[in-house]
Amino acid sequence: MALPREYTSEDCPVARALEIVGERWTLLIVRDALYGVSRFSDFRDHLGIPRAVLTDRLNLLVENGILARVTAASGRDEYSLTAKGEGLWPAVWSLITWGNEHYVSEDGCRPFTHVGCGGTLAADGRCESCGTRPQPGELTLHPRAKTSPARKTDPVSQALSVPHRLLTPIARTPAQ
Amino acid sequence: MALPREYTSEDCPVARALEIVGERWTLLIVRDALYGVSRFSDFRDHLGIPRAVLTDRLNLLVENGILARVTAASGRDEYSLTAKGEGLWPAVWSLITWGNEHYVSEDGCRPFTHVGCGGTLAADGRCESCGTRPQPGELTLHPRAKTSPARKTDPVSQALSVPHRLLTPIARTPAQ
DNA sequence: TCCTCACGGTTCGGTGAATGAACTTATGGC
DNA sequence: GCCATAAGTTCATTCACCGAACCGTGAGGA
Repeated sequence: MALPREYTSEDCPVARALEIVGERWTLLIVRDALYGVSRFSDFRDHLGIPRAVLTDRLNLLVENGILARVTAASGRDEYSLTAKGEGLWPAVWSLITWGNEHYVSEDGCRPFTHVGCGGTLAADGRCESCGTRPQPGELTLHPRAKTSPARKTDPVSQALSVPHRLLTPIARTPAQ
Repeated sequence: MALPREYTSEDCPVARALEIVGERWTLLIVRDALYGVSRFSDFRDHLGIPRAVLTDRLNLLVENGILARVTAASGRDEYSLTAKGEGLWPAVWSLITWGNEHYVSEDGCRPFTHVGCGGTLAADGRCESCGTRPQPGELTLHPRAKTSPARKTDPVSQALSVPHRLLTPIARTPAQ
């Protein structure tokens, strides 16, 4: 029962995309993968997703060519985005901008900057400084301006509390 | 039980957005609303969604200010996108381009053109001709180049089998 | 007036998925 | 060997989705 339920309008690209990425949790996993998360426990601790569901979703994403499963030197499996998976960045960015506009306060937004020139990423996905559309790997995610009171303590939240370049692995050193 | 289940990372704009549009069917309803669908039966016939689920999702979208429910002259309720709802167009467009790239054949793609100048909409959401980023209401959706064999017979599919400007109501004349 | 139909729901039983907790296996360090 | 961790798997409960049947209202026709 690996395949998710299908939408009937199979000729519509939105429906086709949502058959995979519309499943609960999958787009958040892709988002974390864009942030550089690659290990099972990091996805789990950061998202708070049940283990069985995470297993199912990772398999789904690997089967559909969005994530690639590779066995790291440590012997543990790691998951990284394929080119097809990185192609979801515009969709994720659209949701980031929409969510920021309607649900996040002004000083709660986390800016993205273009690694090449330092410009801020505008809502249309272009660098305000140089005008190009950076790939996700060319972007740095910054912490929000106002430090929020309650901080999560999982490794991913720790790694994202300082400027972090997308698609680069998060630090594996345990906190504290 | 109107509210959908919440994702834990409430400080993330993607998670906040997905709490609403990440629910099954909701983004397809928004897509249809962008196409100009406004009536319960049209959503139902075009999407093949169960009535109870459609009722639930329409209420959810109205409560969250994405759709507005208005009683038409006929006495029937109609649903139209708010400005906040139209703000989801970039996300829908991102999924259209991603879905087209990976799941739709070259001649199966339906082009969007800019009403003002007639230019085709590029993957980055800009008009290839004039370079602007048209709002959804300034776009026309065209049928695919190759006529597909099996056509659906519901009013929405009929209306979209010819060029149709987004956000304009679909024809209410019954087919046949 | 009565009948019928279409539309927009609501209700209900059956089914499958999500959830959290407990259990299993494999790996590495001491 | 012993312990800790990582990555699953299994399981009972809960919950959402599904399809079908059932309501309530308004329009149109005989």
